[in-house]
Amino acid sequence: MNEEDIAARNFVTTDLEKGSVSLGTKTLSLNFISRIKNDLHIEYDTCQTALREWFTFGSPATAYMIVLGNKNIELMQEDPMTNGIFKILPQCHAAPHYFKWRRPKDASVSEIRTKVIKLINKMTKLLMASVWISTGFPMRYTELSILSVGGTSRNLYVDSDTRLFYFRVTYNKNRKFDNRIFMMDLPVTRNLFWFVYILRPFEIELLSQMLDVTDSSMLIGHFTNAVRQEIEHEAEELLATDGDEFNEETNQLVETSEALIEELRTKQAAGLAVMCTCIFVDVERFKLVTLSTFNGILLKYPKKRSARENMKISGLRQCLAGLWKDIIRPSLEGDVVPVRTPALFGHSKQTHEVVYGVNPSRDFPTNGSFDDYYAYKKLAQEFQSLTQYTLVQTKRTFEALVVEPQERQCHEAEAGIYDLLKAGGELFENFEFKSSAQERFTSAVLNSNERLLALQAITAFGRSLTFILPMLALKRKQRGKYVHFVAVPYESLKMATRTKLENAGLVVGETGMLTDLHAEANLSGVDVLVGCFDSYGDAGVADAMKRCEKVFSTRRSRGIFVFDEAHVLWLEKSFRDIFHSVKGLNWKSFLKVAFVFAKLPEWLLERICQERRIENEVWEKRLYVDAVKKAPNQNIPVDVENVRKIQIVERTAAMILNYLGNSTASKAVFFFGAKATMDAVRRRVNNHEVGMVHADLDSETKRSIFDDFENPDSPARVILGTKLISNGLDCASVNCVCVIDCNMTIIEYLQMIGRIRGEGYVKVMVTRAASMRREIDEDDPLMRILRALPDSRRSLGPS
DNA sequence: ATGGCTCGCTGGATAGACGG
DNA sequence: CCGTCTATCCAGCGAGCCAT
Repeated sequence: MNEEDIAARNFVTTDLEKGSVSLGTKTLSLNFISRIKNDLHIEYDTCQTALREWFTFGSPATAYMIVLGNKNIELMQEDPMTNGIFKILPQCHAAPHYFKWRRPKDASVSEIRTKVIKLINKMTKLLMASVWISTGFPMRYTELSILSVGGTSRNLYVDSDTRLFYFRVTYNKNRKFDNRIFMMDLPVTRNLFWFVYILRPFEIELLSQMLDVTDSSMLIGHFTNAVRQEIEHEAEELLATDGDEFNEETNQLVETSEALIEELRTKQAAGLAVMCTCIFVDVERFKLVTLSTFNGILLKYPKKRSARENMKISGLRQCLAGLWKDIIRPSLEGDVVPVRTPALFGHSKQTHEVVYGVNPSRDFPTNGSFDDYYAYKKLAQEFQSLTQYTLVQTKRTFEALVVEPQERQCHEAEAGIYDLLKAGGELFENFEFKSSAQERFTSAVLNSNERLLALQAITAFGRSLTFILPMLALKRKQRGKYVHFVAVPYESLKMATRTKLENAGLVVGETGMLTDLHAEANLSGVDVLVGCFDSYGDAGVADAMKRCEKVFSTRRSRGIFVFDEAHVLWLEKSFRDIFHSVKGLNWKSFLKVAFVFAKLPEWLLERICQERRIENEVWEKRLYVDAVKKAPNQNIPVDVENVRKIQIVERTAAMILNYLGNSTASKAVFFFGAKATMDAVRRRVNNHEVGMVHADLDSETKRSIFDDFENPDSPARVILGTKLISNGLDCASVNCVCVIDCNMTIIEYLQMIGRIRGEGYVKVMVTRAASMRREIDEDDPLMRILRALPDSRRSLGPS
């Protein structure tokens, strides 16, 4: 290599201050890698969840926990002669988690099959990138693409200590450094495990027809290419030596290859063999995932466009070498690293010196003669701990990422995931978690080292299950040991929560019982106490809570304390001072303190915790899970109109008729501030397509009107009501909400427009200037939340 | 340091998806 | 329905890599 060549190369430069390395204009840091990892992980998770529309199956986390991560299942001895990962851990263990069609007839719908195959293909690529980047020592593309779980070249292994997957890569480009170890981290292992053990058998089943028929095409494709090169090579030689025309017809090689291809065509099992051998198969096109596809994925991460560095495989490899040299190695303890790190990249000494500016013996002095397995493992763990999956919280938006709970020392479990699933099974037939975020949070409530747990999630997420299941599981495992507490903001929610808990099979009491005369006797069988926030501030209750041990028998201890809809603690504090009294409890003594809410950034949560005097040591051991991938209803257009009072009835009636005339299947909700207006409108549009509820009706009649409206087949398409009906109405096809001259708080407004689940629009008609009570002043942090919403939402009400 | 051989990048072509 | 955008494929080449 001459001087000019060297000068022309892009060298990696290091910025120690920022902890990053640069290649030309592109910058790589550990934080950047962790963002990529995180985003890939979330995307995979999203796809996995999307599949649940058609299937039931065990999620990666559950399946891993119960099968591969379960140390009660012994791994078979590694035997160099037996190939196939399923010899080490038989596939049958995963069978209970296999895919099942929700509606078996879907299996024959080709649109659904196409969608599913696309999703699977996407996941294949995401997983590929995850695997590649998580090890810290990225493979060459060729090495990655041929990773396999079976056959003579199988290179997936399980570390029996950590129960994590790793790859041993021998690649003939560089025989000198064979058997490099690539250790996956936990999230990647989970996903890969699920992919190989649960998704793959399903893929094979889904594609069985194609595997039977067009079966060997992917092998043939590969083979043909390889052979064609040989042929061309030979043809050239022939031409060079004696000038004969190269005749494909009579050529020996062509003959052999065609015979082989023919053989593959007839051999039905070839496609199956590939599916059982290779991991990264493009099931849409029946071939291995190509390099450009893979680079395409790398270029799309992190998700956030402005944060991308547009690095491809080679740039990343180069930068990673720089990171190891200047950032990671110095952070390792001692002066030596256990292995010659550059070896992990599969390069020679010389290449590093020249191209990467790394001198292995100078920059990575080793302490051992040979690179050994444990050393590789240690380095991979070091890298992974430096690029953890972390919460990336942007200041102004709710754009959110799921926190991957870090691995911690296990403490003794009161109950485990089995118990959660069992509890779920008692409540619902074929119970399974709706999302992995739900599953993760729920198991954290039951069993993790965190003391304070916070969950931000939308209404349909299944938030209440995240604490009901752990309560149930604890009740089964430790009967009578724990008393749990649930605090909710409103009286109506209290009743609803009571019902939910009772239906789940828990014995429920109210906080008021704590101050009863015969509290001790009454409370003996109670599992959980429900009360409004302010009831915990009541002097008598607060006192009783403080001497819990006296009120309850000494055998019982404090279980989970749940703040449901915790954002209200902040939103309403300015006008309900009594909330301030919910404090001064000995929070440390609870098994867990859990906050669940629709919207509450972590910094606000912190302030709430300070106000409730939640001890620092509890706060420090916290887990904040943000399952809101997108602020709900963010893109819904809002139209605010000032209308003269005298016109309002007529305008509203016209709007209803217009709506009924224009749309066919969707539904609309009209909220009225005054019952008189509603009645007047009702008189104008009194037909079977319009329903109406008001406070005078008894609850049964109300329910039946709701049910009628929620039923997609019924003619009822518009419902009129006061703002009270915003609780309890849940209909997926609502696409229009009209708010007619209502006095409302921001919370009520959000609740009303929350009726729209997907696309839709909001119309607000007002007659007075002060249509929204100004309970929240401009300096209130709530306004900062609202400012993150689109303008139309903020400028609600006349300015 | 040199030369040969691969790997991975490039950019145009094409098919397919998307959105108005 | 059509133009636009996006993903993928393909072929060719230059940089990267390795052996000597």
